[in-house]
Amino acid sequence: MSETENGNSTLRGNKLFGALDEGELERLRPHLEVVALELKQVLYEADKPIEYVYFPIDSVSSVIATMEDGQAVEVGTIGNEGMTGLPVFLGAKTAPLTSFCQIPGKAIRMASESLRAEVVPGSRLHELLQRHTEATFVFAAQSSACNRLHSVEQRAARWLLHTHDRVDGGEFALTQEFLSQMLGVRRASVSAAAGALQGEGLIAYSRGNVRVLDRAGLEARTCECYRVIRREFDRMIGD
Amino acid sequence: MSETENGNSTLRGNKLFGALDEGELERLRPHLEVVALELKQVLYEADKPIEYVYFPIDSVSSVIATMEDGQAVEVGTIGNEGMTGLPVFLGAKTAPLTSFCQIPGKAIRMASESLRAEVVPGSRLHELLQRHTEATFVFAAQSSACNRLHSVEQRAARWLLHTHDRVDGGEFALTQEFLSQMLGVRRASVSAAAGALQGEGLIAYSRGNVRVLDRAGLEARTCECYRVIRREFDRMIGD
DNA sequence: CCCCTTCCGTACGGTGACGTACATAGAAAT
DNA sequence: ATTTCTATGTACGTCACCGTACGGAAGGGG
Repeated sequence: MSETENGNSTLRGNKLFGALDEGELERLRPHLEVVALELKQVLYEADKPIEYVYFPIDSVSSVIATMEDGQAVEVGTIGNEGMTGLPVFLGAKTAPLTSFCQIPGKAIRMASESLRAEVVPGSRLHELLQRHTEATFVFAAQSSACNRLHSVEQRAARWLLHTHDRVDGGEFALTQEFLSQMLGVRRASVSAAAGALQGEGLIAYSRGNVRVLDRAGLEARTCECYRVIRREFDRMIGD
Repeated sequence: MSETENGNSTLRGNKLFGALDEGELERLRPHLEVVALELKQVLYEADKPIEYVYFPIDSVSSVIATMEDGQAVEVGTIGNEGMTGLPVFLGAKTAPLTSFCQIPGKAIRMASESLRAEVVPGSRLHELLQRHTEATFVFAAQSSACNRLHSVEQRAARWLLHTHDRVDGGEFALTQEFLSQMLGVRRASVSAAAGALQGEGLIAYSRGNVRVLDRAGLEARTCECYRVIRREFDRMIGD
């Protein structure tokens, strides 16, 4: 990646860096590198060392819990509001769960040791990462309840909204097969849910591409869990 | 609570304090108070300030996500291996979720400001709480997947095992009604699941009291999620 | 151009859990 | 002892989602 892409305006594409003052950003800059993440690129595998943390710019990453029989369910997503590799921030050397890139794009990469050495208690980024840790926990907690109580269609709408919040243009690559794995349901169930949402003109999709047509309509169709999580993430940077 | 109950042997009943050296424990002691928590005593309410954090000794607390219609699902439990009020550790002043006491007993209480002032980066307790934060996240994440993929009976068995790990004597108060709320299912579903487990001689219960008769048998009946979570919590103190 | 792969629609029987409701039995209260 | 309350057993119809399977349609590569 060339040095020109390492400019402040690019770095500030991640909201955490966007909230830093010039001095702190300059201080960290030597430790940062903008990289491109490819679809389904694995960032961490369970129980393996975490070499880098990533601050997404226009990419989105997923954290998934994998069962012994291979079944997997998404338990968290990280976009330009956060950082992947939170366990490093919490002092761990290995990842507890698997992570991979869900929407390809750019991200800011930082070595785990640099994060530990440079992002010291008292710094603004340290404080932001603490808030981000809490927001990520709330995401997992609310999703847990949501998985228990709400329908496939509501959860699918929620997933689409979370992703829509993090990409430009309101359109992104997504197959029903992929979404079914994220939600932990059959593809056929996603087909039914997506068909219903499309039938109401809320989304349009074809051959692995989705476009959100009516955000407000989608929000009306999903459960309150979207609002709860969204509010928590907004609060993270806001105050 | 009398001063005699504030002795080191009592304090070390919480594993976090049990892992501290004498010096650090002495330093913190003036800020600690042993209190009794009653069944269903509310510790935190969503969006309200957190005044104290609690380090359970022989009590167990639950964190629950509550929906607008009043439905609630447990998203985390904390026993003598941890601390309630993690958001304080992460810099928040208000609780994102509701917490209450699930198994009555003793806990060490500490004012939120004391935690912030005394548990400084670099201290042993600070490091332990970082690990605990990660373990709590893994708990929520694995539960999320578990809620999606596993049966009521498996989840009920997991809940019983988690609680059994944290109480003395292998017996504790628990009604089917209460467990059904924790799991987010009908009481009738719990009745069926519990009846099956009792029929196989794994547990015995009667009028709000449960006794675990066959731990190994229960572990064989639950899903892998129990082992994953248990391992994460063991690792927290171990290394 | 045709093949082949990917992606999506749909169907069918099966089932676990749902909402609801009622009955019983032990414990507590009077 | 009788009543009252709480905890548990159980039943019935309903439904969302499951596992599986097959066919069609859209694109990509040869």
